[in-house]
Amino acid sequence: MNLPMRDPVIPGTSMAYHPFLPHRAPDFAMSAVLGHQPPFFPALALPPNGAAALSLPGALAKPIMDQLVGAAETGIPFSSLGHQAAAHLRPLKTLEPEEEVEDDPKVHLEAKELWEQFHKRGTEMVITKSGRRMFPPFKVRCTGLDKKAKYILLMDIVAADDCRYKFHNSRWMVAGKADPEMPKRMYIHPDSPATGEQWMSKVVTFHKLKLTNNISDKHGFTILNSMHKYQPRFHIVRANDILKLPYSTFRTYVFPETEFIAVTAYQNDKITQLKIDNNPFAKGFRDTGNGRREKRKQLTLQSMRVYDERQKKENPTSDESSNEQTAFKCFAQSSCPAVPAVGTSSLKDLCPSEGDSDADSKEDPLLEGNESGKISTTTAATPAPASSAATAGDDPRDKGGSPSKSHFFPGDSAGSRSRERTEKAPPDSRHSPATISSSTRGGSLSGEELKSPLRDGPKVDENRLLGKEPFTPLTVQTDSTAHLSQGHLQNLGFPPALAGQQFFNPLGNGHPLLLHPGQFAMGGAFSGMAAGMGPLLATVSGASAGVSGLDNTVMATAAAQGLSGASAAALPFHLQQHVLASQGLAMSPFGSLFPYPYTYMAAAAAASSAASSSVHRHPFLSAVRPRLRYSPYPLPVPLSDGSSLLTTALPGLAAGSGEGKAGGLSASPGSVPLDSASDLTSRSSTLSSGSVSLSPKLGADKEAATSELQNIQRLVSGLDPKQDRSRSGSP
DNA sequence: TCTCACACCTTTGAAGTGG
DNA sequence: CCACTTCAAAGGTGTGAGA
Repeated sequence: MNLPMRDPVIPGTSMAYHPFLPHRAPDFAMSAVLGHQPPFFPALALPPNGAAALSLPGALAKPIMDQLVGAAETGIPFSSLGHQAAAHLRPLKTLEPEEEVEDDPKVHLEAKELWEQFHKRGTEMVITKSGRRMFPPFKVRCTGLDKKAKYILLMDIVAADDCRYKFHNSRWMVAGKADPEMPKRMYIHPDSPATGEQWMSKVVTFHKLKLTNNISDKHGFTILNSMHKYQPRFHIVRANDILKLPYSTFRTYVFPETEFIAVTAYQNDKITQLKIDNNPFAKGFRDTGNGRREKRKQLTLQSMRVYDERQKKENPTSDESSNEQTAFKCFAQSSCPAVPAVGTSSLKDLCPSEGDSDADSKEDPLLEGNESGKISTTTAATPAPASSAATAGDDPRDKGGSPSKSHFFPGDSAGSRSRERTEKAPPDSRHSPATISSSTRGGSLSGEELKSPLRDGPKVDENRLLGKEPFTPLTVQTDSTAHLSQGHLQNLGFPPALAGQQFFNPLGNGHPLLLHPGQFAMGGAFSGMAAGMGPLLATVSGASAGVSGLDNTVMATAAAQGLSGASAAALPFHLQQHVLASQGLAMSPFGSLFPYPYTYMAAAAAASSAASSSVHRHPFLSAVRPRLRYSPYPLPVPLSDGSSLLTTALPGLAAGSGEGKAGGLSASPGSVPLDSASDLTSRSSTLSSGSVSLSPKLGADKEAATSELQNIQRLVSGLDPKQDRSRSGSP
């Protein structure tokens, strides 16, 4: 019997999955069937305007539908919808993309160079119980957004495959099947919502996002499994209020080079070195510093002297220099087996550093062993450079060919870094524009690039930061363990009429959706209710003024409305999103299509002609059929940049999707051409967001829905520790 | 493989100082 | 009152010992 398999992330995909959509369909299918995994599935709901009907996993149908009735007057007797009925859901009316496709978001990964180096050396990302930031920090630059419209930017991290890894013989190797997946959490950028103009004016950084392996984490950190591979995803949602998040369109972007393996302790010295060299907080460990590293070196030198002396005794003829080299070589090889030893007396060479990265990467064991070689290939030829370069131009400090490292931490002493860079940086990376970010006042990561613009902006959303940066990021917890039934796959088709249909009712086994309270980032009495809305919002920054100050009454009401965790019902969650232009189509290892939502597949199929079908790194997939991939990087030609996958696939939507073209954003990185065909191939084709934006037309129904959402919002505020406490006392 | 205490570092903002 | 400097606290890092 086939075991549930994780849906691997589609490399080069700009929109692989809807964060709230099952992106591990097989898992759902199996778990649902076997019932061994609480089908924690993000709440779903019909858009208020009923623009598109969606199917829900059978398990969710009942509980969710009940909630939907009041939220969206779609006319569908949700309560009567069983899993089978859900399967019959159809778009209530023709999609009208032109109403919302006013933008054509393009996203470019910042600090791409560093990410690539990071990827070349391995893909380790440290996670700790108390939470650890991502390094390199996930930063992106957005273009093509509607300047006036407000957007919410989110990020989440999903399992990249279904394997557990181990670092053996200096390389990452599959060590078995993955452990049960951790509860998913969606990190909402603290500056959300903000206008497109604001987002585009700065680099959007997610450095506040923290990773942890603490499954019971209450801070809202992203929970990951150690020794498992993950893929960060970036989402753009056009919504002027977090409350509307559920009703909005999600555009998802995946950057292959950001894939990583979570570890509790560094395994690969190369990664350690890379981070030490680039992270200001680790400055104390740099070779040039006076920190432990220095001491360590001294110790090393001492030991080497001893070794040297021994050599002399054993080999009286050898001269000092040669001995020294020998000693170093030994050291290098022993400490960093994966790195070719360099016969130099420089201490720097004792440890692998960027200097040997190039040659290294080519035969980097890791790349061979981690099935991610595909990514490494993009290092020197990614399209990003150009865009990044443009980006870099924004920050004067980045000019002058300063090492990319400094891009990340402007505050860091450029001098030392520059020097290091000169010595270590690989040629191919030096010109890289990765000259990023650090557009803030001398500040580095914490600069929160987006902040200033927001503050200075006309009127920053009041719901957001109140002058101070939020402590705990707003997060939406989702879980994709529950998904579509494979059985339905056989029925999948791509009738244009269903273009807007996002979901299929999968399985419909009638089991209620179970939301594990522990999956929420809040505790106490709130947990129960949290269970109901967990998928929507797990935690909210205390600074998110808009959601603070809730009262228990409302919560109680909400609970009474069926949001209680007891019922394990998922909160209505509109997934009006659409054909994320880059939704990938994949073949399951079982020989059938991955049960992605229609549109996803349709989109993928549509794009197949334009997108190069590169072999997905996933062994199963690659073995079966090439997987379509869409990269955030725009396609050079044939395919109109603004054209959407859907357009191709769904003629009916073509008009609307095509217009979104990056409009006036001349400087838009989105226009950055791919560096090379090879890159194109490696990453698969690119298609920028061609998603059919179907923002909800919140009409009269809006109030009802909003009202409910406000309740949610209030619940959300309960994430604040203080409120948690107070709340725990209430019934 | 994980956890923890630790030293080292950056960042941040309050307090102090001088014009 | 403002601008600048100083200082301490908070927080981020990798290390290394121990479990």
